[in-house]
Amino acid sequence: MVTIRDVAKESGFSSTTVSIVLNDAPLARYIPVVTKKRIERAAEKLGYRPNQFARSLRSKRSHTVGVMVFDMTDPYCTLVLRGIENTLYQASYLPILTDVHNERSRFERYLEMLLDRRIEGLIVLANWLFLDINLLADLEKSSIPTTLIGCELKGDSMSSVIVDNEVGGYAALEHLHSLGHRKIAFIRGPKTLADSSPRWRGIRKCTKERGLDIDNQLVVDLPDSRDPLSSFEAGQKLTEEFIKQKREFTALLAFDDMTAFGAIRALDKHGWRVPERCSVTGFDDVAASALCTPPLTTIRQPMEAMGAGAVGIVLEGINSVLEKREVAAQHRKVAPQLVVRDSTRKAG
Amino acid sequence: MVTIRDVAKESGFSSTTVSIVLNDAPLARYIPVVTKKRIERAAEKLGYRPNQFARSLRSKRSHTVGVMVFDMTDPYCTLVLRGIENTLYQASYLPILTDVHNERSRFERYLEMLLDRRIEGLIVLANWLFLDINLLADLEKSSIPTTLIGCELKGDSMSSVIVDNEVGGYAALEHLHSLGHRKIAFIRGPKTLADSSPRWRGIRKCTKERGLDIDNQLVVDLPDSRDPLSSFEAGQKLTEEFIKQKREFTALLAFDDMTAFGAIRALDKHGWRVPERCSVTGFDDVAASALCTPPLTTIRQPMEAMGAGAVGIVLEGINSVLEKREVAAQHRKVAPQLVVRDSTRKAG
DNA sequence: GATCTCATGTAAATCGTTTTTTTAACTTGC
DNA sequence: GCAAGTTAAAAAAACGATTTACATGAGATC
Repeated sequence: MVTIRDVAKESGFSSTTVSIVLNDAPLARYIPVVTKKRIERAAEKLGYRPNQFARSLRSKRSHTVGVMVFDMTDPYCTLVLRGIENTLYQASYLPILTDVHNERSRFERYLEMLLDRRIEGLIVLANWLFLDINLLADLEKSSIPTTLIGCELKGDSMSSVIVDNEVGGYAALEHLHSLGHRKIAFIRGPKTLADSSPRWRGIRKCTKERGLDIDNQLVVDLPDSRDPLSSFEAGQKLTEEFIKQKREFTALLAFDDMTAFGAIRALDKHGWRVPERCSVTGFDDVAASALCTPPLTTIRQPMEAMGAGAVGIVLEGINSVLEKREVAAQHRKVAPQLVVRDSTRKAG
Repeated sequence: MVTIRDVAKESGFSSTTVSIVLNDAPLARYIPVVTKKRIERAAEKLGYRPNQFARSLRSKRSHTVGVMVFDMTDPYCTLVLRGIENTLYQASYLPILTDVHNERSRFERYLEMLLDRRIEGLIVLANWLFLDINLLADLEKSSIPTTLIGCELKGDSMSSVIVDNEVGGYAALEHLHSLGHRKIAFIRGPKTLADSSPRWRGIRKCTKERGLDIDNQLVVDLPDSRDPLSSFEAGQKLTEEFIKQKREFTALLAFDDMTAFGAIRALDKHGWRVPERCSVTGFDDVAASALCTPPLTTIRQPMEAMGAGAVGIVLEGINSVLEKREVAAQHRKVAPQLVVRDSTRKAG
């Protein structure tokens, strides 16, 4: 390995000067161009690459941010991660990826490992979160800029980026209603999931505004489960029960895309064609939604933008810390978007 | 931050002794238990955490491996990443995740960044690879243990883990044939993709063994494209052309699941019910395959195991390097598995 | 002519570990 | 009584950068 001293020797200057030139430090303005050129040429010639450990040890910077996902296999993650990666790349930061598997012990272990690596910022992707929220509160102590995606923790130290669930729930029902559907089945989210209640609130808002009645017999909740795949199975089972109980409905509003996929499976099994006999809507717009047949009408979360936004907040935070400014937590709520595909159509 | 010197002061011993005790270094065997206890208690009390930069600088180890993905949005990645993460976790390594977006410049930049971080190993997920293979050959120089997933580079320095495409292609066709299908349409992979030709070879092997005729009019290739989503669109378009040309077939063997989804969309659009009128098979078993309706019969790549296997090889390599043993590249070819779901059924 | 500022550079301290080398006392075995 | 280990601990030398403080001469200012 070639060190800064090798470059110093090769160029004929001291390692101090080499460091100053190569980093374009403030003092570099006193250094004549010819000197700079000579040093740069020497570094080039030797293929010098600064040792990041030494650099970090001295400067206390790692140029690294931690990314903590609660369940990588949730298809929701993919695009968010892409957004995170892309924005970090442009800022020359690298992400350390950890997957908590929704387990407390893993969360704690990974958090320690990340702090040991002196990550400068942290992004937590907590969309499908079934852990004690206190776990996250612990993060507040760490004093490194942190942004939560998909779950909000009111408070002054941790930022968050979430989708406007209420607007999304409203839009989903509005879509079905304006297609003429009046008998609608609902599969709500698990009670302990933060997204569930605002989505339902949006739905209720829409029923009130439009004077739509909801049949309580047509409303069920997904069970609590750490496994995001469970919402597929539960969606299927719950829909099947609706059918077996001979409930009448022309549309089904599912908590998320996974649930919708499960519902469609159940409907198909019992000969209810989608969308002819029953329209179905989802929420999220995961990759599969555009791929399956019929493609799913759903409420899209702007996942890539959310990832990018989270990184933006964290980078701002890092800069604030560097310049010893105060950092105030930001709470962004981004608008979802109705994506009309073929799983919904006019009633009747 | 509390340093080793603080622990030394607190415990009343020198920092040398503290280091030896806390790392359980060879010399620790000369240190009496009471001393150890006292030092450990002091460390505990102060909440001492060694500075990883200093440690790495001295020991030249980073406990980090690089993960380079060619396109994160390819749903193929998810489970492989899970396998990688999980295995690294058990070995107390952390992954730095990079996404090359199938772009040469990004590849080069990221590679430099990773080498600067002194990653101890590298895993390249190159399943959908449209870059000059020479790019990968450059890696050989870096002398850090590297494993390719999804693409093989014969040679002595880089390991690989790939699926046995030939066996997979064979199994897919064998399945359709044994269901009685004789008129089968084929959508092959892009010519420049490494997987394409062995899969086709497996198919040809099966036709020969079973005396099945292939109608060349029913064989088409996916176009070259960097975007994995393109195989959905191409699958749709090519299938539509088959139909418009009034070709007769009772089954369609698609290059991968994405292609199969596209094909199903086209078939559905023209009123060909799957599987009643036409059976369809895919390859990979991405998450969506089990979720869509009808669920897709496909050839599963054991993605999680492949990720785990790649990490295993890399860790072996790291240990070999540490002990100055010679490292020989390993080339593992893992068996795929036929997963029968509802997109295929008996002909006729 | 004394004092300042600027321009150009270097020596030395520092970051927080790990590792090698020393020191020194205490056992053995002969 | 002494060479050869063993036990216990510390001093000092890395690791490879960055940064602070200092040195020197030249020109400007008062």
